[in-house]
Amino acid sequence: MPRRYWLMKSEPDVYSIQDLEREGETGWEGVRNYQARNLMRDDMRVGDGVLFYHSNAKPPGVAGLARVCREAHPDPTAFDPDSDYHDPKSTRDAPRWVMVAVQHVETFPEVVSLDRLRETPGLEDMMVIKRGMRLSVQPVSKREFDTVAKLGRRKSSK
DNA sequence: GCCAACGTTGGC
DNA sequence: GCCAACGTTGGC
Repeated sequence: MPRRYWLMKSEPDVYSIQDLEREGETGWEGVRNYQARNLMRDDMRVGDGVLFYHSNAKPPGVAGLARVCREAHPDPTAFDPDSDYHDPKSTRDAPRWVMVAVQHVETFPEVVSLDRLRETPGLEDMMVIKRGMRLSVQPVSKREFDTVAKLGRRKSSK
């Protein structure tokens, strides 16, 4: 049973829920924000539930479900000068950035759009619907997770 | 330790 | 493509 629940953002042009479905699991490298890093490092545990969110998409929204399958460990892309995610301040002796890994659980038949999240009772407190919220790893409550999962499994009626 | 400048995010 | 909001950097 998942103990905690999260929303994780990915741009589908870079990595989509369909990519995750095909690959089964993926390393979540490239997070370069301290708040997001701290959540991954301190609070994410194997088995936690993940809402896989497509950002910079049409429409933006939750595209499916995933599960944390590996806890935080140093993100090697930070050490790689050729990587887009290279950070010269992160060293192997003192890694600055961590990553987790997630595995595919399900792809929704239809994205639960940001608009839909906004208009769904009970989701008013989700961080993702707040204006200007850029955090790419966000905690969500079990109730929010379950509500979004239910919306995703159901054919949209709008 | 302030804060202006800058770069990034991400919805629209 | 625009731009508001936000986080980081670096001069002082």
